[in-house]
Amino acid sequence: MTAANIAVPDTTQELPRCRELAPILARIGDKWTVLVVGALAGGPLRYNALRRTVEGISQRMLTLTLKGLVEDGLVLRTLYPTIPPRVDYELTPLGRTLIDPLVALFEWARDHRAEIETARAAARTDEGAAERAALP
Amino acid sequence: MTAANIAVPDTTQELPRCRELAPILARIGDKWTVLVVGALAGGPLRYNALRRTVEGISQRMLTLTLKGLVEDGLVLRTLYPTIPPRVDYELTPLGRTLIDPLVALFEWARDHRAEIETARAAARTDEGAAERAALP
DNA sequence: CGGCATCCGTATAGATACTG
DNA sequence: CAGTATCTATACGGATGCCG
Repeated sequence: MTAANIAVPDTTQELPRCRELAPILARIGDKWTVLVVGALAGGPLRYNALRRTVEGISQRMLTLTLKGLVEDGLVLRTLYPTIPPRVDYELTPLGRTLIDPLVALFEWARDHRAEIETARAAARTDEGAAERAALP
Repeated sequence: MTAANIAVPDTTQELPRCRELAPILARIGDKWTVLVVGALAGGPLRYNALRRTVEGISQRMLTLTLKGLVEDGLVLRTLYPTIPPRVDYELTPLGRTLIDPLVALFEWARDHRAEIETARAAARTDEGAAERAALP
């Protein structure tokens, strides 16, 4: 319990300040953004290649997600005016800096997925699984 | 440029696989969850203390966010049946493991906020800021 | 091939009022 | 103090169809 206080030094004061960071966290925390950036982590991909890689994303969401990422300077869009047209998407240097934190988050999710799903299931069957009543 | 490819080893194959992790990422990527976990990183807080710390969150969203976190075993809810009632929220050991990745993401957002906002502004004034047309 | 536009159902989020 | 309940507005997200 005390360890928690020690383990988090000035984070306590910094994390709550991230209200101004909320828009940015909202984007990268977006359901699809993570997957798209992950797909692009390996290198440039074309539009339909992305659709196949992310698999499950609708055309609309892929387009919107990419547009947002391009606007934010995280993804570079390259148009080859050939016939048929070809569009490559790749991470910009800025976009690549996002890979590491994202991987950390990804690994966290992977490492603790079982625990979370166990807790989630327990919460549904037994009301008050992660709750506690302090008796006087 | 080549360094980027080297820096991302098998991530290329793992990140796209996180479709099954999407629900978990969706929770922690949630607009309020990050802020609530951040607020709790410093130690236990009561309901209204959380409301003040997160500031901007509605009562409804705080309640829903906390309920979700409790269900997922990331937050422990302790009820003191006093009058007036008192409820403490604190991170569980599992919840505390989330702090580090979250801080990494927070620091990324903080370090690159300016670049993103610059790119975002540039994209609005100049159409095609982060785009490129490959001429044949 | 790589989109954008449209429609439409649903999920989400805020404000408000009320309760134990 | 710590919620719950209800209503409403809007944003999100999918399916479809058309265009360069």
